[in-house]
Amino acid sequence: MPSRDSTLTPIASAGPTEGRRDGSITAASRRTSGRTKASQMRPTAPTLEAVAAMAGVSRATVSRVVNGSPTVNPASRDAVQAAIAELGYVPNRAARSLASQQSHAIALVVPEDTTRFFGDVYFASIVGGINRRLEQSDYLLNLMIASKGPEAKMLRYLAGGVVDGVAVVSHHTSDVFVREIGDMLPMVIGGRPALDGLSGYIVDVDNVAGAATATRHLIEAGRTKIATITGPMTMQSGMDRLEGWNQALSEAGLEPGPVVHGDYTMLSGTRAARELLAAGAEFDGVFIASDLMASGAQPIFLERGISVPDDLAMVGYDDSPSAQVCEVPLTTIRQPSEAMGEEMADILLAVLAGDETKPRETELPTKLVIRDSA
Amino acid sequence: MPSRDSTLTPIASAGPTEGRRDGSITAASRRTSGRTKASQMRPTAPTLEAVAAMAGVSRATVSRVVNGSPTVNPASRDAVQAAIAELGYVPNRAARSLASQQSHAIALVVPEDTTRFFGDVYFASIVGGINRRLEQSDYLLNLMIASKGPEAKMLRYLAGGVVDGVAVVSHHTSDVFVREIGDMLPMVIGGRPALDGLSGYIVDVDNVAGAATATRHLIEAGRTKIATITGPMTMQSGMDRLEGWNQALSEAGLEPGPVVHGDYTMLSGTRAARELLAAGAEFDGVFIASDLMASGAQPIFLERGISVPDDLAMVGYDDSPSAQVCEVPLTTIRQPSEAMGEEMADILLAVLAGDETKPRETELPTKLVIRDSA
DNA sequence: TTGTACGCGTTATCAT
DNA sequence: ATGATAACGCGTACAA
Repeated sequence: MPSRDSTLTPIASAGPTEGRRDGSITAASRRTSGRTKASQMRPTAPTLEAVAAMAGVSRATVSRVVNGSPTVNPASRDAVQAAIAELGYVPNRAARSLASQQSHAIALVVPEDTTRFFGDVYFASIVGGINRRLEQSDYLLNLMIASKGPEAKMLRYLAGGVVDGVAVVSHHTSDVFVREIGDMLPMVIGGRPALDGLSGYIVDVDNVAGAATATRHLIEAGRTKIATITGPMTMQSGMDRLEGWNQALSEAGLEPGPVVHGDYTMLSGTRAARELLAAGAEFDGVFIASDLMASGAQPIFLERGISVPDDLAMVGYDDSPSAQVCEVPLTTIRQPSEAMGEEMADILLAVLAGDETKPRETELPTKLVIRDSA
Repeated sequence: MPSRDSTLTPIASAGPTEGRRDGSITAASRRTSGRTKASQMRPTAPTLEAVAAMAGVSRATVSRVVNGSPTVNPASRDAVQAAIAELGYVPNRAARSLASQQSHAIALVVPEDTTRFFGDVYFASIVGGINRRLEQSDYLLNLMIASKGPEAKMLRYLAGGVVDGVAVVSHHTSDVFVREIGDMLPMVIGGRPALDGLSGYIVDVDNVAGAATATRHLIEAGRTKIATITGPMTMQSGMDRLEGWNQALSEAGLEPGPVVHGDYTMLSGTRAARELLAAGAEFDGVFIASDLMASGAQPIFLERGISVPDDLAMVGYDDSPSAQVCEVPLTTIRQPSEAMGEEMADILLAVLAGDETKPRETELPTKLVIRDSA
């Protein structure tokens, strides 16, 4: 240990105490003089070395304490912990990553427009859930918004070992690059994607059961001629909700009522309502696959003098804010988006911890929220 | 170069070609056998070594090419670039960070509740702006939501060198820990915080000018008795908007009308309107420091038979969605939130690049949006 | 239980 | 212009 002291001076003793392969002092000089402007003059953070020196043990022992190894003498453990507290030691992330081949970070990939992503409470809750779990671990969340075009760049990023795993949230996860991510890293997807055969975990709400519940509610209210306005048939959720409606009806031995397709938007709900009425078929109940569509449809019914829920009982889906601002507040199905986020994080964390027992697909239950429309 | 081949086999040639300090093969064996479960079986990413071997140059040269050093022979450059493309080489982030003492990541710190953060378009635009700039650099964005309580943990994270800089966005940045961040890392804050004396850059909208513009619009419409409903006097923006109202009036040689304080919420707007009317003072124009308050106030005026804008001209602030759903759509002041995000990122990037010339405070201009209320 | 020493993949210095 | 080689701070076989 040449030319460097190893006194216990808190900060200044960050130098090596052993193990150097020569006696040069170049590193020390670089550290104190040639820093880049950005970090210039900031005191050097204490390292394992410093802690080891202060505690009078080797780096290895400090490392063991930091990582909670069971094979450490309580006495040394205490000494080390004291030193850590004293110095305010924080493990260097980069060094740790490099040595352990893990970044301890996970990416939140959003193949969606920024404003759309942030404007949607659905995403908010999911991210909230993910975040809640992650902040209890020591994983970091990297936000990666896959705006237009250069997703190749993102793939390169991910390939660089920036993260250990990926969480994908989107309404329309048909993007092919999601498959590439899944082949590269542990991945969990929120909401079943349109693609199949991709290697990743899927967390989804049970759309079939939700829609069935909604429809059953109409049935229990004594409705017998039950129509539906569906979501897009290009989306899994759209198909599942139609399926649920069908199931509930056949369970009850009822004939399926008229079916009109929409695309989840308010406008499509308005059009669908007109179409239903124009078709002339009778119906006293309707399951509408999104609250937005329901809020588009309701005014049409009302202005034709059809009273809700007396003449027509309506049940929506999503429990979105629009459900409450309708003239007749909507009975609807609430999705557990926050729980979904938590589940996604849990799965990822488990997989990263080497636990391979999580099911590839998880379906979360939905809940009926009763208001005035049915 | 013992016991390893250095053929040009794309992936398999990732082994060392020189520079090893002994002839052992332990590392290689560890890499291929004892990996942790999580990354098990994933092919080892190509390293600088591999590229160097394939291109027939040293690691140093490859590094120079990767980092765009001007002092490289075009011939070698081409060879290296070919090898990089061939191997699909991506620099290892951790190793780079460790060697360069920079993480090439910046943290987005949000001292705000998750749902509130995501529910607010204001934040959405800011993040959108930040993201837009960042995705053009090779910096990563780490989302750190400072939920309730343990902000100490976040500070420790940041101290660990996870990021090179921090962007803070919040409505009420009075949190003390923001100061600690600023003392630790380059920091830029969106929206002037209530605290002062903290070391960081500030990007804000020019609230004074915005309010003055709003008020001037009322004056130009011929109003002479102009009241105001203010924001909270504990917030900088609240004080600034009051100041702007004052300025415009004195410029025009008008007497200040009645002043009632609110707190930006709709409810406080409702109360303020009642208070204004109860006070009995006359006014034919009113500047209201937030659209939410304005939408709370407008119904009060209308139900008293005061017509807007004929009897009373109203101007709000924020251009929030609520401005458009009012019975009489609000003329208001739009804030450039997206530009704000971009500016924040630009500043951070500049500072991290060693550019110290950015002003400590930047004020962005606002814009008058004319609708029906004035 | 503890310490030694090597390697993780880069960057950067210093000769050449 | 290029190549050796020492760090960067930590994890971890292996030895003791």
